Amino acid sequence: MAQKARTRDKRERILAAAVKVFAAKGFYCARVSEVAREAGVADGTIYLYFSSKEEILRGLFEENMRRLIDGLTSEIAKVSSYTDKMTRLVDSYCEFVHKEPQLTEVLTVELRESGKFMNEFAAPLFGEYLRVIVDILVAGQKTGEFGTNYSARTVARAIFGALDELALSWVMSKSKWDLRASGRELLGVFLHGICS
Amino acid sequence: MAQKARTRDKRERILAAAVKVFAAKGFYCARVSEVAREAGVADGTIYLYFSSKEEILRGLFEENMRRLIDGLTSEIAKVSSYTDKMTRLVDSYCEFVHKEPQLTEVLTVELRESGKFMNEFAAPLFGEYLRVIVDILVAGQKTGEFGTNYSARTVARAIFGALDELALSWVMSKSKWDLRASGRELLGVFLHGICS
Amino acid sequence: MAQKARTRDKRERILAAAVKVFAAKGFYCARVSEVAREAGVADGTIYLYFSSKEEILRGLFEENMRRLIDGLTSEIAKVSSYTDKMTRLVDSYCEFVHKEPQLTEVLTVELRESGKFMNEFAAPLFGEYLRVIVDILVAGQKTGEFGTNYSARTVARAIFGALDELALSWVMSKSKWDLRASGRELLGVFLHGICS
Amino acid sequence: MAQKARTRDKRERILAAAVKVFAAKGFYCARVSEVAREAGVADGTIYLYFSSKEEILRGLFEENMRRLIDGLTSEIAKVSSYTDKMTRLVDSYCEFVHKEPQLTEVLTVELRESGKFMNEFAAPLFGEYLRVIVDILVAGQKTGEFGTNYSARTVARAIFGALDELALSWVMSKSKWDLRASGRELLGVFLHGICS
DNA sequence: GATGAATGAGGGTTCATTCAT
DNA sequence: TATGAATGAACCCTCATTCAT
Repeated sequence: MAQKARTRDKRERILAAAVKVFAAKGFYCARVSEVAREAGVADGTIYLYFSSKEEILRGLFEENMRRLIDGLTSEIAKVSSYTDKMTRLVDSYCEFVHKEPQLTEVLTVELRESGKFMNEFAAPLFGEYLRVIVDILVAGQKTGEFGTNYSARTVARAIFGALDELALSWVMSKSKWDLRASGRELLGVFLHGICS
Repeated sequence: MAQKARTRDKRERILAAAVKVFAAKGFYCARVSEVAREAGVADGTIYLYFSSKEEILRGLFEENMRRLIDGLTSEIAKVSSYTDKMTRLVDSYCEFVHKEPQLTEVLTVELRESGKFMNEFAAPLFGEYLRVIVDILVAGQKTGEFGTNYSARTVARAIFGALDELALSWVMSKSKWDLRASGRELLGVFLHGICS
Repeated sequence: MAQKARTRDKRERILAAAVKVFAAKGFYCARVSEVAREAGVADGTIYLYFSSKEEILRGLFEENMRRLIDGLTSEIAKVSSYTDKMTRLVDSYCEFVHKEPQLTEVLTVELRESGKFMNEFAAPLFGEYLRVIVDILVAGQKTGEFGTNYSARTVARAIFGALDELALSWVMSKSKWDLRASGRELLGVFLHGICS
Repeated sequence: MAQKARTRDKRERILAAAVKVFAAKGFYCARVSEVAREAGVADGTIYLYFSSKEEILRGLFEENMRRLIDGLTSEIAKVSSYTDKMTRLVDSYCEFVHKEPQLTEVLTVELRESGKFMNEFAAPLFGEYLRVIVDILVAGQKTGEFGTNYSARTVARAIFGALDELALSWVMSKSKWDLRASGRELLGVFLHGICS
């Protein structure tokens, strides 16, 4: 029991260290031994928990995307109007980004590069995330809350892209402006457009 | 003169080869010797035109972002209304993506990862690109064409992010749907919102 | 006593496991943890009985060469003519090989490679084995049973080499032919030559 | 042309270096960088000529076994009686061993261990070598020069084993006795037996 | 300028060995 | 005694870069 806790703990420590190091250097420039040092374990210990460097990234994606998606899902369940759901989604995401900027950096930056070697892995998780947005839009269209003169899928991608860019520019910039406010602003544009 | 043309030609061939190889494998997984083979030159020749592998990426960004920005700028100059300018921008960008999917893949994917080691370089170009959008928005706000209840900078980023994501999903997907139409749809949402 | 028996038992199990694993993979490609798994003990337990991987091989040689030499010695003691002694020697050896092909593989193959790092250890045992043959030859030469126009030492080595090769080719081949018969044939050649 | 000569030369230098290092340490304990240093090339250069460490051993076997077999074959062609052919074979082999003790050590020691990972490769060459002996014996049996009361294949293996052991003990021992004489003695035993 | 053989620093990974439990 | 998670030194191989031709 204590054993299992220790083991779990060490795996978590490695993942947390990987987030820091990958965020700082990028996956390819990060050294496994740096992750080990950051985690406070020996180089070899990494390989008791992950079969390769790539597998660390995979594990990191899997666990955190799951956490993110589950968080968003449970948040949007708390309200019933689809506009409110979208608001909750944006707010939650901004909060996530605000709380874990390094993780955000890894998820947004490496998810793209990863397309090269782990798309078949990342795709389902990304698809699940996207579906959360799509589902809100589709349901909102059905109730008449949202218009039907656009493809929910395309708009969901646009919203995802806009949020993604917003998040990335926030975590990369030194001066931390009000992310939540920008999220709300962004949402307002998507809901009502920019035309006066 | 012929000499210079030849030289210019070889540099272009290397850049074109780099686009293909970087798009296929990603910058880090791409081998310089693959780029050389694709360009039909010897490995060493690469270093007569670029001082390092990284420099190839830099050159690739520089020339193509310049081309893209100049293209967009001249396009939007052809119309006067800001809504029209936005339309031209989106159309032009979609056309660019459609014509050069591999280049798009490199520009969108590597631009992010590159933040780790060439941000100080990529930032100005990216800023310039963003400014094109910001300028339209700000000018549109001034003339009253667009509302003022949002930050032009934030929305510009949102539009960039949405377009970026749209482009990426298009170049990565096998089945090539109508990109121009999606761009127009996306623009419609930004202009008028999704609320019914 | 029961304690000692248990301890002895575990040591034996490790050695037996090592024979299987070393035979299958070779000493260098064999993993200590594989030996441990095969023996049904923990990795660390190995080191309660052997100070290193090399020491396992040493122990394996020592005990089994001793067993082999003692077996051969007691067999050849049962007859008095030196030709008979040679026959017994060959028969016994073939029987040993037949009964323990994996052990044979380890003894014949690794004994050579081992020359690199444990010759000073393996040499005495090998010398003792060789002496058994030499002694028969020398004694047979003294009684006139064997000719004296050759060096007993050289011939002993030749016989050893021939038997060794015979054994190795038998254990390595899939189809198991009649080893005993080949041994007898080999002996016949050594006794009477191949000239008609 | 000069290029090819240089290339060939470098490959040869690496193989020669490998012989020295493998002989001294054994294949598994030998370091690729030691081979490189001994050959006077950079570590990476090795991999321009061989795809892996194992491939060096393969190349080493292939070229030298070929040389050995061809040498033996041409030697035995010079005489017509089969007893003479056997004599030439033994003499030639002893000469080979005498001239290249380190190579002999590698060929005899590693050929065995190699059975673990490259038997399918080494087998044909070994088989060819064995066939040279078998062919002499069979032909000698047909002409009546040799008796027929034994299997040529078994005796060929015995002779190979005896020679192999003789060679190995000679190269491993510090005091270099008369190898040629021992070879002749060994041959005498095989031809006429040890019985008085 | 052009070549491509050569370089050698560097890193992901393995695995014999240890030691806290 | 026994365990097996943890260690970390060591090594094969890669590949961006150089330079003699």
